[in-house]
Amino acid sequence: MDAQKPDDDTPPHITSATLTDVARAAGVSPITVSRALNQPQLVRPGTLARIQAAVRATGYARNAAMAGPRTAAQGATKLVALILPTVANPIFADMVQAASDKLTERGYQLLLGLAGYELWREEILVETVLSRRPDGIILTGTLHSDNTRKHLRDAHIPVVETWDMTASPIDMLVGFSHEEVGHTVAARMLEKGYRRFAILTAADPRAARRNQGLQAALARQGVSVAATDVVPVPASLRLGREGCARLLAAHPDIELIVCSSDTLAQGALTEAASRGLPVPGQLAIMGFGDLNFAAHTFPPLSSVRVDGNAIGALAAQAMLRRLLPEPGAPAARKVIDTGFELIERGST
Amino acid sequence: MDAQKPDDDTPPHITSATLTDVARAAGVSPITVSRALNQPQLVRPGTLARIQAAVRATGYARNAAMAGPRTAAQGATKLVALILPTVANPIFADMVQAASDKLTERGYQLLLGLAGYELWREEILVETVLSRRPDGIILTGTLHSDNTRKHLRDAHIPVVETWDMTASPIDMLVGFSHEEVGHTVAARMLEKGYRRFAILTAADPRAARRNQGLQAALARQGVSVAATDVVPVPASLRLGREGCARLLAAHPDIELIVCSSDTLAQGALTEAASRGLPVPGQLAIMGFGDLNFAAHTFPPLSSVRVDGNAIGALAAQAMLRRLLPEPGAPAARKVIDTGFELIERGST
DNA sequence: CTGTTAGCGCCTTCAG
DNA sequence: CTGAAGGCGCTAACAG
Repeated sequence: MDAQKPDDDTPPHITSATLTDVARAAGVSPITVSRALNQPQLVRPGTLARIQAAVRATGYARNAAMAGPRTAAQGATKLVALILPTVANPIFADMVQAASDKLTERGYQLLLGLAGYELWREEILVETVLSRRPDGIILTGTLHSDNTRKHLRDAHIPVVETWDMTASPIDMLVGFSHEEVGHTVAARMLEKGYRRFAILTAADPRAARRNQGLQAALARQGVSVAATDVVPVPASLRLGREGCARLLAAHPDIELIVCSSDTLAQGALTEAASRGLPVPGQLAIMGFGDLNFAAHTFPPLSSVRVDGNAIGALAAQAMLRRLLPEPGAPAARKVIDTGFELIERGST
Repeated sequence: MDAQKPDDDTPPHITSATLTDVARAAGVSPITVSRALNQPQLVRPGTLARIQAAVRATGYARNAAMAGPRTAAQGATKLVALILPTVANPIFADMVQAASDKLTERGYQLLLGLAGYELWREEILVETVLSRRPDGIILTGTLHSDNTRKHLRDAHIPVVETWDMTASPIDMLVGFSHEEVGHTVAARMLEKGYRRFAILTAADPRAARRNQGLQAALARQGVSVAATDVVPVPASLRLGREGCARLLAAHPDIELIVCSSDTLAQGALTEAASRGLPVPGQLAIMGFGDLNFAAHTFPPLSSVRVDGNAIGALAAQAMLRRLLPEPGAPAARKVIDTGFELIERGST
């Protein structure tokens, strides 16, 4: 609508230059420019030079979207989508980092979708994301709406679910069993003599499954959880500290607080330290995640180690094995149980 | 390569269904399907229903890429690119989270590029990312290669640089001055009587600028930094702890360690605590970032507070003001200095 | 080596 | 309300 003052060299287009613009500027046909860009060895050096000059003069940038679906192998967009609840939790941030590194290395770009912890958000996110035709998609968890599952199946692309374990994955799966985490923690802590358990947890469905596992295993030994404090996502040190304070106020006799993340546990630890409560002597605290974190707090924190980096890397690798199948290499495994590890530090 | 057992309803295509496939299935022309999807009110309910059935039967999913450049307003891709060094640093993770929230809310999707701390990585990343024709791009820092700058200008899209301050931004800018952070820390710490300074820093160009600011301001008062320990990126609690140990070993008399991130500071704190060194009595430790972090460590950590969430949110808002200009609303500000705040806790 | 033709999937314009 | 043309930017296929 407004007047276009023509600059000297750069065209005043609001829209950026196209292949045809470059061709015109170089005095060749569009296809020649295309070749100069993609298969320079098929173009005479002289022409090539003129085209390269024209490219710079026009400020041309390739438009990957318009390359069409039949380009390269299988019309690849070189895009991989990664859907996860949040990136504020360092365990997920680690996963993004690892996945991004592996994928970028192979020329893929990352479409990131942060879905929060609500299913309907995931649903619309997956749908919009799929409309970009990513070559693959990595999801968090195994609980998806029916619509999401249908969209994923209809997309005919590799799907990797992560951070969980199920008997019926959509396609591939990289994760571990949260119930089992609960069982293991229960068994070990009972073995060490703890009886008065408290749970400090974020409102996260997978944390809930760990807590269920914990409570179920405890119940089998006739032990019940003395108190549970639920804090909203995203977890923070502040919430951990406050939650710990609440638990101690209501139940001064609890012996062990099982937290749904290291962030919460670290906050709880701070509260204990500020009260002069010996940890783990008087009050034991167990975290979850252990991003190289618990080993470097003081006093040391016990935790369930699960490696976000590893899950991200393995998920990306599984994806890449499908996307870029190498001749001799083995096919991608459908399911990888990354497991977890109980880390006990200090004398907890 | 393997045989395709034709299912009853879903076609065995490797490629997903197109508009034309749906049209065929519904017995209408492609354009009618297009309308049914985009302007349902222009299609008779009966036809609409048949088309919707066909959509589900064929498993059709919209292909946003092929919508062409002249669709919607200005051929928007509804994609915003976010380029940053890493997401392993929680300060950047916060930024991603905040930016993603704001952008998703307005129907934009996030193309994430993790460039590390090397310029050449940023350059190729920016170029590939621009080939997706994002509607806007958010960058970290103000130091870019000449090629990157040219590509950004040629893209004719809103650009927001973040996490830094300069007199000549490419377009918009949301950040603060790192030199000034150094000056402020120096001034305050001198004022409190500290003289034997040590620096524990990651190999990050912006941290380097803060350190230069610190050293310059100290030098003006005739004070020089006793020791500097540089650790590789990404920073970790472990590196912080080890760095602190090295500094103390080489210079037992240092009074204050200025760290380039809270992560390092927290690690240093752990080392001090494990040695029984009173903090800040015997050794003061200063962090950077303060993601609601320092307030909840024990002993409390002093830090320079810069809010990743705020920077992400403001950057996204600046972007959106350009992308979705509202009639009455004021235009996007070119430069936003988010500033920083010295947080002193305990008796540091 | 370079140009012509044709078509990707979708949508705009203009006719029915 | 529905359809037939035409074109977006790019690239395979075939000609020269």
